[in-house]
Amino acid sequence: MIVVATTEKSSVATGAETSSKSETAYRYVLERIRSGSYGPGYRLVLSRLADELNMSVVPVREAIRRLESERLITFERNVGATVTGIDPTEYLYTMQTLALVEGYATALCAPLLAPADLARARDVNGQMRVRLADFDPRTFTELNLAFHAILFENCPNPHVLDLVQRGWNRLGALRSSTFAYVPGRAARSVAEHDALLDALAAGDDVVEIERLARRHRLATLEAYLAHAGT
Amino acid sequence: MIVVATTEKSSVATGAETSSKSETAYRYVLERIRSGSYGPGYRLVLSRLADELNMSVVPVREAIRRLESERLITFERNVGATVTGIDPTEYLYTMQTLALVEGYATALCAPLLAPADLARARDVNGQMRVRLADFDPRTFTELNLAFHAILFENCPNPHVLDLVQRGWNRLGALRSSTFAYVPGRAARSVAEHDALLDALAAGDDVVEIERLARRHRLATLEAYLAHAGT
DNA sequence: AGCGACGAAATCGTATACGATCAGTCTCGC
DNA sequence: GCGAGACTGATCGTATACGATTTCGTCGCT
Repeated sequence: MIVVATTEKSSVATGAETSSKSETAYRYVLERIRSGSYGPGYRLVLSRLADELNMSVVPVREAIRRLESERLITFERNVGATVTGIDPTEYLYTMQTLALVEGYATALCAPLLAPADLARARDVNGQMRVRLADFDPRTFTELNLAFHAILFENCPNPHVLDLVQRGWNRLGALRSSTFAYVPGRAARSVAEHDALLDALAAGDDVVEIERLARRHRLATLEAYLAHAGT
Repeated sequence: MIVVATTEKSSVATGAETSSKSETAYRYVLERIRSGSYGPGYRLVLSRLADELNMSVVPVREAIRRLESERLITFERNVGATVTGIDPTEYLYTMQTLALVEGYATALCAPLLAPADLARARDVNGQMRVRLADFDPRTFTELNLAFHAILFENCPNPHVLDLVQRGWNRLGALRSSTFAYVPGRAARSVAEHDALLDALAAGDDVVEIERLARRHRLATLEAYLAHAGT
């Protein structure tokens, strides 16, 4: 699992992590959603979760509401909580927004990238290229996240980075669905990564970098839309 | 008060609004923060709020945590909740992010704007110009929000609109602070509005629209940075 | 007078309890 | 046989209670 920006408060690695129970519940459910164990539509029963985690419903409730505000959970009064579904419209909203924030984040980070960082990113992209042969959406997605995570490592704006992270979490929820895979998209994605790395290495204008990075994400969306249209 | 996008679930105006207590608490505190009654650093005591609203601490807690995830409240374990402060760095993060999402939202909405909408926006901008004489930051800010709210009325991506709304809420918290006002900025802001309206009326490319709208917000940030630098 | 340690008050974190609301089912009448 | 209404079980929403932690004032010591 690759994690770029945790939403935790203390970024200091003091060791003694005093996380509250609600924090524990939050991470527990988030990880399940990210990994796909809790797929779209999965029903979350507060009391059951509370039992599972050896805590009462109050902290669980808090965690669920937090996930709700990140659009990962849909919570209906007196009905229950389910992992948010993924109709095409929501997919479009999410991908558009992600394209926006990823593009900007890439541009913000571009001037801060050392050659060594670019080399690591190239290496990851190389691994992706190798995996094109025996394609597995899950590992491919992980590598894709790793690739962009390298570019965002020194992001000077944590708010933007947080939005990127939320978008990724949201996509994680629908990773294993039919939306995730469009034939031929993976190979083009690898090629676009190379183009982006070339532009970064050449020290291109940040406007151009942002355009490239945004289009990279939008291309996936458009590929899906075209695929769904046929 | 101008509200563009409520975060409510039911956008249907069925009339019978069955809002939970936690929802009530959320709106109560949010409105206080937006309006400036609860300024940066204001201390929120859960039990006191609960008394004020005739409810127990549990729903209040929920509301506070929700506001925390929107960066409006800072909540520290066993210490308490305070309205999030506004150091220059946070201001930069917020304004950068807002420039990003406002710019994109403007571009998304541009093709959907009718001449009548532009006329209304011009009217609001006219009111702003009039108020330049006897400048009042509070009403000026409200008019500014109204101006952009008109442009965003038919926004096709609610996620982006939500991010804009969150940014505005966050700025509301620091409206009455020294950060909000930089001499001469208001007049330039009105001029930029006109330029943006001209571009919209001319049917300019969405890329250009986005660039203009983004720069409009960034200009405020840069004016502040320059002002603070002296 | 300044500084450190102790104690009490305030506040948060969570458990438990109970009322409210909804979905599904079962029965009764047509 | 089929539909309407009531009932039951499940689940959520909130109140209350209590333990844990921090903060702040006070007292004693140097």
